[in-house]
Amino acid sequence: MKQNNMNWTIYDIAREARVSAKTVSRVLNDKPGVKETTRAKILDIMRKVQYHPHMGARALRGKRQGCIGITVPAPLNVAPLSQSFFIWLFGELFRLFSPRGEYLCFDMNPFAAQPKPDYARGLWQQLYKACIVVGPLALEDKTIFRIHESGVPYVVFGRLDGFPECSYATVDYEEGCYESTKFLIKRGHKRIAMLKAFSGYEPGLERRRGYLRALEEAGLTPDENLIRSVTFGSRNIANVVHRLLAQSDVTALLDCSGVEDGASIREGARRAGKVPGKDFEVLSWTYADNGAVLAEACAHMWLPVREAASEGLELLGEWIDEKRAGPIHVLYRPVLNEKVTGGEIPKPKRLFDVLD
Amino acid sequence: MKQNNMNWTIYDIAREARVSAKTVSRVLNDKPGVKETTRAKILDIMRKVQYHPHMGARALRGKRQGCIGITVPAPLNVAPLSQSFFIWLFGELFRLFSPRGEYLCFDMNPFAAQPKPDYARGLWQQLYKACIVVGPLALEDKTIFRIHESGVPYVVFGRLDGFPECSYATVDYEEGCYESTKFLIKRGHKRIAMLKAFSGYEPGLERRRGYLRALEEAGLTPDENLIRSVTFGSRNIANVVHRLLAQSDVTALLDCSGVEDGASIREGARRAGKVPGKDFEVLSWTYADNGAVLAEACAHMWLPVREAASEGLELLGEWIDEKRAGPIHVLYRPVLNEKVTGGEIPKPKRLFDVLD
DNA sequence: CTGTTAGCGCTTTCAC
DNA sequence: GTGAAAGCGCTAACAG
Repeated sequence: MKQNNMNWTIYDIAREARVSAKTVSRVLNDKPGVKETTRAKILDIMRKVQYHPHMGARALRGKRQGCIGITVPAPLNVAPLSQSFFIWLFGELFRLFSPRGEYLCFDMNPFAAQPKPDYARGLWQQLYKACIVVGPLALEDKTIFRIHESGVPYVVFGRLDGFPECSYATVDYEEGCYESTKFLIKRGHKRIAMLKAFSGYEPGLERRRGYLRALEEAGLTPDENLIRSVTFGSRNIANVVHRLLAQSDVTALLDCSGVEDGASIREGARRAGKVPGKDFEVLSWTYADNGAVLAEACAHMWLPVREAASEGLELLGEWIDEKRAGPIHVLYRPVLNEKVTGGEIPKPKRLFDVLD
Repeated sequence: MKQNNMNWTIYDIAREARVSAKTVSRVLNDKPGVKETTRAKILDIMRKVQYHPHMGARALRGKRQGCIGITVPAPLNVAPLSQSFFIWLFGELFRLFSPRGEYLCFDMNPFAAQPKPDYARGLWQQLYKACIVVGPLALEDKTIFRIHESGVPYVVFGRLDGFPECSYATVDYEEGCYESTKFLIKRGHKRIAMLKAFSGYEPGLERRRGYLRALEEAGLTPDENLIRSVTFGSRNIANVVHRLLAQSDVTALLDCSGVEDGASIREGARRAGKVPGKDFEVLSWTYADNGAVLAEACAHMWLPVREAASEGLELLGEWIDEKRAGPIHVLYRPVLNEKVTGGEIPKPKRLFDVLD
């Protein structure tokens, strides 16, 4: 008999059980057409020798083998996913995929020491049987098309213009910006400055569009100088706010950067000699329900990104199981909260970290 | 010509380049024996069609393919790895393995919905080319032997009695307990109670042994009643401390539970009508350099677990690259800190969470 | 109910 | 320098 510590193959099992390899394969895959006694005998041997099928061989022959790949399409300095979001995501993945006995595979490569990052390597190498794309897509992203065409179940926590078929679970940033701007217009503001992040990425574009659409509807002329891209550094935000308030007749600040950094906005205002909530109004975006970025803000827009992602993952599981077909289309609407409830400002569980 | 969005094989590449598959394979693996012009032509085609080798096929034929597996040998209620440790570990893995373009594969399965947990599934299925075992090994653990025998590079953040060949990167808990106990004996204590966690696991055993050795050397008779197992729940710790202090003549408490929960110790003492640092002395273990679990403690023992793990990962990388051979033996000595420096007590970055 | 055969994409002899 | 052929462990198609 073969040594126990060797790797057994279905042929070894077959020889041992005096059946053919195909029968062993049938047992392995829970397929019908095997006598119960034969099945029991084979299962017994498998247990005894601690047999495990070779994943590579399976992937080679059949399809739909492998791990669930988790990948990030943007470098971490563009979308500095926070620890708390990361932990949240891991928890969700665990909750959903642990009972199914899946492997989660993180690609460590994309943005390190690579000239041309390919964030879906694992898919081309047929290591993944499904793929979760975490974060904003670059405007010129082509990879997502290839992922889509590969036919593998996948979901993106973001969208791409001109690719509505894409499988996504995200929040409607355009809608968010449109509603935010409209809200400020309704309060009488005509010079509304916008802080937006993710320049060069789809979410940045969506925000811009929503903002412009609201202005146009109200018959206001947009001023490019009022649209400012910020990065995830608090000094940067303070600087941008400072310049914005110092040199113009801005009466409202729409902070849809998603940085959730109220202190920096306040600091920028202070340098410009203005006080938020008094000299100008602020509407800030937050990723936490009922979270307030700035107590002085006249309203907060809640972007239920986590909630959308959670539903997307759920649906991905069903797609993998072929209980439903792809692609996934989960698009949550942002929610405007005019007042902060309670005395204490709930500290938002950030989606992104501020880099300093 | 083959469609671009199909999966190309080396044969397709070979046909295109008018060479044999073997030549393509040689180029793919950076092997010598190919004319420079041929090599360039092949690389060019590969780039053009976005060729990626099939991981399964490679794993099937050659050896040493696949991801780096991360696995946890103990259920999370035994070793509730904290978020901060988890983030730390992920950061380390990223730092080390990202530049190498590795995949990190987390087995989500072991302790969910499985009758007999097999925390190294991925290894038997030949999905992993290396394996990191995070956490304490159960005393009856057999899996670790199989991992060792498989010849795959691996490292355990823990050890196992009677298996010194095991590849590990950890801290000497026995030494830590021995030195801790000796320290308390030197201060005149004769009735030293010990709080220890991980009962049924190797680290628990090591602690017990170190404690008993120190008592024996000092000619003190051990009292089984003074050795108490605690779990990672704060109520549990308070209860155990309460009972320990209420019913005996204990003058010193050696808290090598690793729970880093000073508040619960204080609470237990309060219930017994005693004050730590006054009615009895405490020596507490911590996983943070210069971290203090309890301000009233007469000393802290720092267990440099993270530091050992970090070095272990580094060496694992070299083992994978065959720049060194296995197994890895990294054993850090704990460090006794008599005084807490600075006025503020640094909050330890916990290794384990307290479950409540 | 069970077995035979071929082939997935790659690497490894060994030959030229 | 290069290629032909075999085979890694598994499964799908087709026989019986």
